[in-house]
Amino acid sequence: MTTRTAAHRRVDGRDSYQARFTACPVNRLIDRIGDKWVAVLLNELAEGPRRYGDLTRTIAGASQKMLTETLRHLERDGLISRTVTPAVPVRVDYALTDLGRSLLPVIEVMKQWAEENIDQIDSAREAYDTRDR
Amino acid sequence: MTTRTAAHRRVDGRDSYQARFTACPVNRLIDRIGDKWVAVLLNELAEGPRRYGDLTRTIAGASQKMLTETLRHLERDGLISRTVTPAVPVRVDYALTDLGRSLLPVIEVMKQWAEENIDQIDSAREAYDTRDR
DNA sequence: CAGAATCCGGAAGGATACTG
DNA sequence: CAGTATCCTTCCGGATTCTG
Repeated sequence: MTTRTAAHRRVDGRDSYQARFTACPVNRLIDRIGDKWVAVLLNELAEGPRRYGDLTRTIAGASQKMLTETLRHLERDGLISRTVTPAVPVRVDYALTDLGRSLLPVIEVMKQWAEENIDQIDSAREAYDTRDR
Repeated sequence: MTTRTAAHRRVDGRDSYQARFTACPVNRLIDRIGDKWVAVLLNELAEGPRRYGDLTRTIAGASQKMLTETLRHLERDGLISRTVTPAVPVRVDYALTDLGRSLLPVIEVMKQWAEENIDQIDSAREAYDTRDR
């Protein structure tokens, strides 16, 4: 059987597509900063270094697990640093690295666009939801 | 019992936090473009209008469901337009709206940063994964 | 204090078949 | 051609408990 349906082509294309997808820098960046708590976290650390406890209080909406997980991911990617000060009790500080700081202007651009256009999105959304069906 | 543990405070803070979170334009933007296939889709439509069938072939990695879903979301937010040409068979074209086009430069900035810094992220990640434990 | 480990429900994402 | 509709699986995020 040499018949190739659309489904077949899709399956065949998936692997190579996945490769291209994850290789694409933009997608990788979005994968990273798309995590739910990354934006808030970076925003908070932009103000200066923070201790773990500070973050759990400031970002009260996130569970401990999510916070720790997000911090680990960002640390792994070199966007933030984690400094342990041996003492009793232990003290851990998180701060933006140079790489992390270089990302802030990018976020600022996103913020600009978002603030300027949020109204249009809202009204588009409302129009879509209330249109005749 | 008036004792307030950290967990209590977290729970209390969650609602108001959620409100602030979803009200923040940046988070809303990220919510939107963070969807797995949005970037590829916008990238494809940046080249010009495309028919539904074209997209299923070009973006072979996405399931039909995900493609349709993503298109609906973007249409709802007014970032793309959907034009039905009644004929036999039916013809449907998708294209960027002005709003959608205005988002391209923002993505371009993200792309720039991503391409410039992807190596640093990769090496940071490798260092993190291979460090002594 | 700063987390690690575990369990769990629900949503996200995908495969497949059917329709105007 | 351009989608729905349906079913199924994975995995994200949260609650809770334990540890150095």
